Amino acid sequence: MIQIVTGDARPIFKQIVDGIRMQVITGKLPVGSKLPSVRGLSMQLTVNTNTVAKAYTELLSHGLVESRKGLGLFVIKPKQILNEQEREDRLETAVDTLINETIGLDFNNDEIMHMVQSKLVQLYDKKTK
Amino acid sequence: MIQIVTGDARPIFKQIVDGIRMQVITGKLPVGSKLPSVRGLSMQLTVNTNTVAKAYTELLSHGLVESRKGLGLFVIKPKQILNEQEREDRLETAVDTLINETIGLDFNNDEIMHMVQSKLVQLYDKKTK
Amino acid sequence: MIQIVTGDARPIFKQIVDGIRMQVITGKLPVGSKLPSVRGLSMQLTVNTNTVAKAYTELLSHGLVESRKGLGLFVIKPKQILNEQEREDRLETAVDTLINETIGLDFNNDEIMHMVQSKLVQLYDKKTK
Amino acid sequence: MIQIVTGDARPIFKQIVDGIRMQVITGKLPVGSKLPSVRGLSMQLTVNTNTVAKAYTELLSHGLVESRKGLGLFVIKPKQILNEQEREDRLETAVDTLINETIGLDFNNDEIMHMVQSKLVQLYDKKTK
DNA sequence: GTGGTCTAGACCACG
DNA sequence: GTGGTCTAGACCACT
Repeated sequence: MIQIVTGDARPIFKQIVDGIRMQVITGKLPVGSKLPSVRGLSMQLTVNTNTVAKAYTELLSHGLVESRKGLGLFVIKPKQILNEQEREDRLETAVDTLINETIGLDFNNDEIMHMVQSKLVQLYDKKTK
Repeated sequence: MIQIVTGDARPIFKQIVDGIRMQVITGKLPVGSKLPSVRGLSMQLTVNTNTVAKAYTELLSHGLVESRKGLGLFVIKPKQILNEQEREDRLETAVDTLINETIGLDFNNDEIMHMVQSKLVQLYDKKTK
Repeated sequence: MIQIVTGDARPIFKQIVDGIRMQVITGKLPVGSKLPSVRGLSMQLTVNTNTVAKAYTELLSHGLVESRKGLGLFVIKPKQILNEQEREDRLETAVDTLINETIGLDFNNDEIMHMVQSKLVQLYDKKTK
Repeated sequence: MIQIVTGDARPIFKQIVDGIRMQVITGKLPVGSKLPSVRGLSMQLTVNTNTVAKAYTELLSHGLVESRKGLGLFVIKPKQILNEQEREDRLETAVDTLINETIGLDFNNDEIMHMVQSKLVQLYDKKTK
């Protein structure tokens, strides 16, 4: 179940993207499964259909799902589309963001490392369950 | 020296905020030191003065600097404003974001951990240099 | 100047994307130049601002332009983002489309090759002029 | 054998149309031969009968096949419907599309020419086999 | 003034 | 019923 938080820094469509991605990561939406329909999800979240459609467009362009005309969107096996340099850059940027967000909260390195480790393991557990 | 990146996802004022915070953390701007003037920094970075002013306003509201009338902005000893729960939540959210961003890039846990470790060490080095 | 054709098989936003791309290819929009504003272009083409915005979003995700907040969109030097396999696949798909479109028009191989060659040379000429 | 690709940009009915056209061009479906029945093909491809019916309607309107009542659809000798100008225009448009699609992929002219040549030769081989 | 987000509501192509 | 496109009009963040 995706939670839309109005006070969130992220726009609604991004929250939906992240929510779907998280469900894919945790295995709630396995490869081959169908995403909720645009209209269905928009009603459930009480947001406009265009907003959901925009989120879905982003998922499409990220290669996480594919569109089967008249049927809906389906989770696909992630293809490696980006080159090595680009992949590395994106990871680096994401880590920079993490550090920037946590810096000033006065965590030491071990605490941060521990949280990352713990989250990664949690995901792995959910996935293989 | 703060680097403004035009293609960055962050708005310019946020890049300035982050840049100043980083200089405080790494000790380049120790407690008690004076921030560059709004006009001076805006010329140096070739950005609008409003943009720098907005960044400084944010630093003030974050309690990282204080204004001494007629003199400028000065770095102050950070007070611990957030409670434990809030700190923990922010770290958790930041880590969730990291993991969400790296999904579909098909990195394994070790690669992510390694990048985080490496970035943290880099930061530590800068600080003690 | 971009031409919007209502009877075209392509949706309007795609015609805009193609039009901008063509202007980049032919050098009418060199690297570093600013795209027309969303509102300006939408008025000029008499289409909705959202339609232009959608086209611009696509150009952004294709890495052809970057957004400078509050200033507009600017053409950037194309980064090689895709891996070799993906690049090759896309070229192959594009050529398949060409052949599929021209087949049944009873052109022989030489005529097709000649048209491709001629178009490519034209572009090269415009670019270096 | 027609291949239906779920992730294809083309709708399924178009894939069927293209598939049939290709079989006619390569001689697998010579003039006078009978197309598979709507129901038979729909079962074979596991697609909706409406979808196959739509594809067949398109083939009829393109003048590639004719309907013999109670017997089915038969491949007929293609009449040249388009005039010279129209043919030339279509080829030109198709080539423009090819070039537009490959922009940003940073291929040089030779690479594009080579791919076109290679695809055309492949087709020729199939035809004469 | 610039792009980015969101809503409401309509229409179309596809299966 | 499914997604995809388009319009009209509003509001926000950034420079």
